[in-house]
Formats: sequence, structure tokens, C-alpha cells
Amino acid sequence: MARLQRQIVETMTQSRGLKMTPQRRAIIDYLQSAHDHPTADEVLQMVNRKFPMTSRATVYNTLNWLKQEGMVKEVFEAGCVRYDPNTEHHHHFVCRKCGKVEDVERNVIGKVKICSLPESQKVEVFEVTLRGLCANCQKKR
Amino acid sequence: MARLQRQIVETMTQSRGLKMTPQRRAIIDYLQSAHDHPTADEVLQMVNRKFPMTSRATVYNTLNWLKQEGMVKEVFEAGCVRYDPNTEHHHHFVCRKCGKVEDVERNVIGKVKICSLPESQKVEVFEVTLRGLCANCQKKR
DNA sequence: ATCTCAGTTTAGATTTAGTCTAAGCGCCGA
DNA sequence: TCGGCGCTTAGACTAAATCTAAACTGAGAT
Repeated sequence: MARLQRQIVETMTQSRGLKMTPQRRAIIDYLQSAHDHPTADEVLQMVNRKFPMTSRATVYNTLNWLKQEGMVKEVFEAGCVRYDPNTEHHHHFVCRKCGKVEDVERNVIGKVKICSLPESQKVEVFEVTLRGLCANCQKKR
Repeated sequence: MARLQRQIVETMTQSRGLKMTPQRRAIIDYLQSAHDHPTADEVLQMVNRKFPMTSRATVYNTLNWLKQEGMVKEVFEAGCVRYDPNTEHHHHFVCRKCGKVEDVERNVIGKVKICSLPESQKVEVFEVTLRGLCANCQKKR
């Protein structure tokens, strides 16, 4: 359950002299509740329901800042950039038909054996992207 | 060695009534020789050295067409879309410092064990992205 | 209560990546 | 020689993201 948490972000920002404004709170709350992988535009639209005058710049500033701090990740699937609020190390399943991106928990993927990589490259983490047909698209055909 | 080959593309296009023009040849030759993962813009610039009036549209048309035919793949790393002329099933190593994307041959990654995935999801292929420090960046520090 | 200042937000301009379009070119076959 | 089709080109257009300048906000100092 290491999803993005407002509490954590809140204390983190204060220790750096940053302010937790209502807009930032709303963006973080939305990301925290989103179980798909929203695009920047979806974030903007959702936040605008609470704070109708929120500007694009604020959303991008906040997203980039969260990204730098490692609190969200960018993923590129289905032709556009998406934001992943799941900060736990995990993997993805992408449906080749509808393009939906689903999380795959870390323990679903067993150890990955790396043979004969030039030892000059130091691998720190790895990500696996599974591709295929999701449950829905399988039913349809 | 299943890298993009002009010969193959050439016969492939002829059988579909498409023409192998000098511009297309140049794009394919460049991709074939490129061992990094060029962006669309890099392709455009390189092709322009040979054919100074090549337009953006031609490059994007050709890249999209090669992509559709499965002769190149798109990868998103270091904040932008790149084209990968290696058509063999393989993986990537991305340097977290300089952003360089290197190919990792299929057999370097052993079998990936997938446990307890809801069997409603049918996995057809998988890709692994290794992240860490490349040889160069390791030397520097 | 007022002033000041740093950080934030806003609207809109700007930049960038990519697509679309209309006009012209060039090759091939009749 | 002519017609037609596909390709290329320049530039218009679109969408995503960044930048900018001005206004706003809240906390601490006066």
C-alpha cells in the first residue's frame, strides 16, 4: 500500500519550506484515489471540478515536482504520457486492444535472471511490461 | 541480427505496390546503421544531410509506416519518443544518469516466472527495462 | 493594522512534436 | 505524348507542455 499519500507529501513539503496549497492538495488527493493511470489533462479536468480556475501550469508544476521527488512515475502507453501514483515497485499489464494499463504487483513476477550482462552496467531496478488481452477485451471477441 | 534491412523492406514494399524512393531509402539506411535509438527529429536531421529538402511529413510518414509493419518499434525513454530499428524481441537498459538506451539481447534475460496473475489476462509478450548506471557514467564518478 | 517578501497561481503567449492539406513532381504504362 | 497515381514538399494546423509577467496569499516584521 505504498500509494501516494497526502500526509507524507505534506510533511515532506514543509520540511523543504514549500507550501501545501489547496490546489496541490486537490491534485494529490485525486492522484491518490485514481486507480487507473491518468493523463495530465485528466488531472486538470478533475481538479477543475473542485477549483474551477486551476491553470494548466499549476497542474504541470505539481506533477513535475512530484515526479522529481519520486512520488509519481511517468509511463508512456496508448500514445500518451500518464502518471502513476503507485510508488511501490511494481509492473504493468497493457492490453494491446483497448490500451488499458493495469498494475501488476511486484510479487507476481518472480526473480528475473540476468545472464551475461557486461558487468560494467550496474542494474539497480527493473520493470516488466506484460502485453496481451485484458479480461474485458477477451470477453468481447 | 534481425535488424531493419533495406533489402527486406525493398522487396516488401514492391509486393504491395509501394515505391522505394531515395528519401525512404535514406531513412531506412540511417535507421539500419543507428545503434542508438534516434528520435524523429534526429532522423530528420540526418536524412537532411543527404537530401536537404526532406520534409518532416515524409519522415513521419515513413516512420509510421515502418512502425505499422512492425519493422521498427517506438520506445519512450528520457522524456521522448524514440525509434528502435531492432526488430528482434529484446529488452532495454536505460542509464538513469545520461538517459542512454541500450539494447539487451533476449537471451540475457532468463525466463520470467509469472505467478498468480488472474488467468483472465492473457500475456502474449513481455518486455523488461533494466535501469542503472551505464559503463560511461560509472567511470565518471 | 499595515508593510513586505517569497512563493504560488493565473491567463495567455510561446515552444515543440506531430498531423493534415493542397499543390506540384516524377515515374510508369497506355 | 498523355494521364494518373503515389510521393514529396511547404506550410497551416493541432495538441501537449513550458514559459512569463502580473496578481494573489499568507507569515513575519514594524
